[in-house]
Amino acid sequence: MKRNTEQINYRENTEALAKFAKALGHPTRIAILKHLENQSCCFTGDLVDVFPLAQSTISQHLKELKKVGLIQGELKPPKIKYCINQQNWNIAKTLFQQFFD
Amino acid sequence: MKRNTEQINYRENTEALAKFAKALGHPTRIAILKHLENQSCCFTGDLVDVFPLAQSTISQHLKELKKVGLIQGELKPPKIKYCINQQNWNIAKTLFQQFFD
DNA sequence: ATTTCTTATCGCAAATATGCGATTGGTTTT
DNA sequence: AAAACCAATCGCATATTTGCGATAAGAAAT
Repeated sequence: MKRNTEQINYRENTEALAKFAKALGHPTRIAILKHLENQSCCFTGDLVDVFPLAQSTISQHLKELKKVGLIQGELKPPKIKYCINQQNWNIAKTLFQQFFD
Repeated sequence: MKRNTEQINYRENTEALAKFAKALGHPTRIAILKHLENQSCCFTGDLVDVFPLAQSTISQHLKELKKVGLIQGELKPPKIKYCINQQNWNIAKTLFQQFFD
């Protein structure tokens, strides 16, 4: 139950870092991102072959990653090509670096 | 519902990174850690004054951070002094660095 | 011994997250 | 136009997270 936390004004960076961390807080999503780092890009279908998870589940995780901006989908009919969003990736990278100083 | 995910054997580093990320995935916990970085150490009571959250809630968050090893509690009767666990902190730092290469 | 102080834990309620099958929506091919 | 393909979304079940007040547990001070 989020009562008080919602009203707290954390520093902007704190919120942003937590948001990225939350998105990274699941092994499947880490694995997906690692896969994207190697392949530079890939399609949802590829991932369904790599992980023993339902297509809808993979799609869910991709949605989470897209929500925080770590990846982006490019329409490449009839497929969708997912890539790392370098700009936000670098923002996340910097936030983590600063955090661990 | 975790059905298949539990059976997947991700690489060890993937699991570890996700575990740390999950623990960092809440602004209050980020803020607590930032506080510990500045103070080097502090007591639960101090945090209750810093954040407008119930004592039990702070204690919960500290428990999470302790669970993944990012902090440790030292009995300093009648208080408990919390510090960053440098060893695990460095492990986490390295994992994130490698991840973002 | 009793009171006080500090922190952890319990029990509850509500919100989120996770996973799946089934369905839908949009293309492309036939 | 119909069939096939790909990916997102819906609806559901279950698990986990978040937060609080109340209580318990431990030590210190009176």
